[in-house]
Amino acid sequence: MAEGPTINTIAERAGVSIASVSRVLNGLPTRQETVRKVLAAAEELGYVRNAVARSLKSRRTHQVAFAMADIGNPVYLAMVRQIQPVLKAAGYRLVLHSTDAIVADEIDVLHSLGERYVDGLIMSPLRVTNEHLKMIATARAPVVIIGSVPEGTRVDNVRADSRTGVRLAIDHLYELGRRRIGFVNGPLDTVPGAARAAAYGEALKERGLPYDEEIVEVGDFYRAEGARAARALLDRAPGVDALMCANDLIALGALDVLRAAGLRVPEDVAVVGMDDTDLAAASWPSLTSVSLGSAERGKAAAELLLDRLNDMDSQPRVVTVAPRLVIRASTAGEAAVLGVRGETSGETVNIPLQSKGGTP
Amino acid sequence: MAEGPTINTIAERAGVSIASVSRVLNGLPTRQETVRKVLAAAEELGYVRNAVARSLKSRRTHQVAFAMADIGNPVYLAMVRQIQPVLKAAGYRLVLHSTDAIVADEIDVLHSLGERYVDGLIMSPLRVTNEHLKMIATARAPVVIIGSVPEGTRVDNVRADSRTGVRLAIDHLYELGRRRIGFVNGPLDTVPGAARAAAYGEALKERGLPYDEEIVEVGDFYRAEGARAARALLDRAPGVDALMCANDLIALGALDVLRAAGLRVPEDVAVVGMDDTDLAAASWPSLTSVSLGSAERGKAAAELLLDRLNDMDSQPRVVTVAPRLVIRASTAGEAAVLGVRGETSGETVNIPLQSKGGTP
DNA sequence: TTGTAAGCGTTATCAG
DNA sequence: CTGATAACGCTTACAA
Repeated sequence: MAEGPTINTIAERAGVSIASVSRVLNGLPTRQETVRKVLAAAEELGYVRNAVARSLKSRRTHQVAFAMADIGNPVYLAMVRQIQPVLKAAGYRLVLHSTDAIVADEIDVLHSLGERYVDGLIMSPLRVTNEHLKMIATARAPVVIIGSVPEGTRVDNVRADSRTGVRLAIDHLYELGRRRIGFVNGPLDTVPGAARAAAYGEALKERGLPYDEEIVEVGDFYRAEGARAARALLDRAPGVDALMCANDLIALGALDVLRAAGLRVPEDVAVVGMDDTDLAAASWPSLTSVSLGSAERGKAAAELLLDRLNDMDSQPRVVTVAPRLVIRASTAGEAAVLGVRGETSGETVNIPLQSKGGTP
Repeated sequence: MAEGPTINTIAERAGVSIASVSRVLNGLPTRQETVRKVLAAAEELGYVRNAVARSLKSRRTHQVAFAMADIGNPVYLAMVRQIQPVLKAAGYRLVLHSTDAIVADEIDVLHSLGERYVDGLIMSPLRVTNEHLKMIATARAPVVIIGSVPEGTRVDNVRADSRTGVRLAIDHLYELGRRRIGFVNGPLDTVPGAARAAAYGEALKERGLPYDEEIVEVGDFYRAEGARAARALLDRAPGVDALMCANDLIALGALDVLRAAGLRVPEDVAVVGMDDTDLAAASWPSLTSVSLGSAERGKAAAELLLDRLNDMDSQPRVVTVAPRLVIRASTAGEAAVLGVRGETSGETVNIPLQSKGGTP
């Protein structure tokens, strides 16, 4: 834990000025002899460049922050897994913020951008308030939002298409002959909750199925609450032959309930989750799930941010990642998983990736 | 993205010196009138203190790094979930490094401590080489290791007790009447792999069971490889009545294989995993697993590091977190999970937490 | 109580 | 090609 050497130490040792040391260390044109002396001194002293001093001067920290609601949620985890290597490859470190979806905490993160400890921020808020929008507009560092923002918001933005995602799931269930498709959702005041509620209604309509509030229940995006909501729904409407769940955790809760009720999945009730997290492949029966491309969204966000860091003036871009239905046993039965061996599995239905707006 | 105001801007605006601004901002004794002027100016300008400049001067970044093998592994995830809030509460940010368990990358992280972009590091290496030990000894910032290091290594250190953990599992299986208990392990050149192999042998011996290499197979710590290894083991020795797996992912792979082979769990073969990750509760049948206290280890590591940052001179400490057997359906059958509703479940067997060495 | 000035470790400008 | 020297934005003696 000894006090580290600085370019001053090296300069003394090599008998040159600190300017020369800096030049050598940055690969600027220098006489061979000087280069040699400096490098030798640096080596002997075990010199490592001080990132803080460098940042102060260069106004670049080579750090990027990612703010998510909860690192425990596999969706964000999938994002981090993609964001990390992209940033690392570009020479950036990742600073993690877990906000528990508390608006004040998210605003705080946005505000702290003024401290200049990062060059940019990727944020994935569950709710987008006016305060968010105001802070984003005046942020002191570039921001990329994962999630939908109001049209016209000037910010780089990566979206899922849960509308299409829900439709894929409903269509799949319809084609399997299901006609009484219940819906277990998360809070309606969240962006995904609202979007999925609307999408469920639309998808039913498209198929000519009636909307019946009896078979719709709102809970929250975690397992215990998903179980509670599913139970309430089943008690009220025992006749459902399928459950569309607004995320995988809710779906796992639903599976718990169905199992406890002695109902067979998918024979009696088919179940579809959303997000296609690791848990979907791990559960039994394995869970058919709509992937909203968490991994792709993470990757896209990181890339948008890197582009932005290289060009602060281009138009903000919106990238929409296409959903994909991953069919597993909870709708298709054992047939869907015969011979499965690896981490992931299931037949998938793809929708091409779309991108719109901004610089080409 | 306007250039932010500095204390100079404030000083001008308030008509005082930058020293006074700094004093006010740091709550040092100042005349009321000055305080008022400075705060007013700061407020109007939307001033936010530059963390980089402050760090350069104070030699504190208020950042801590956590280096793990793979953020995708639920074990590390459980650690991050605990580390994050502890650090946050103490005013530190978390910088994440994912090393893929590549030694060179880990050494690199240790080396980069010299850049002084963090005040300390928590690292959880799968393998501990001499190079690790050398770098740890000369590290330019305090380091806490999660995982076992050789006796006498002077470093704050949080350990799991996989020895006792494996014994808990074997004892449990033995008490269920299992006598032919196979073992599916990860690489023997990793710290946990080696420890668990030794522990398995010991536990069998304690129970008077013979060690039979026919029913031991080495693979790797992920699902597909766990499945491969379990299949090899079962092909060779169809008579096993239990499988002890070196982690949960391996156990999930084993479950896949048993299911495909038409064997009932736990009736034909009981299965125990290790780490008690979220996946253990999600799988079906739910997985009995030995918790090695990932969450507790993460928390302990964060606390050790904070203590160290507050007192650089005290003796290094070693904290050992006690294992805990979480019994679920894969050994105890449906009975174990009746009425289960929440995220976690299962009867648990506790071993008191131990701590040894260093300052009290 | 306040201002001046000296750093913290770099990078970068500008004469020599 | 190299050496002084001035920033970067902040904290902190030391004087006034």
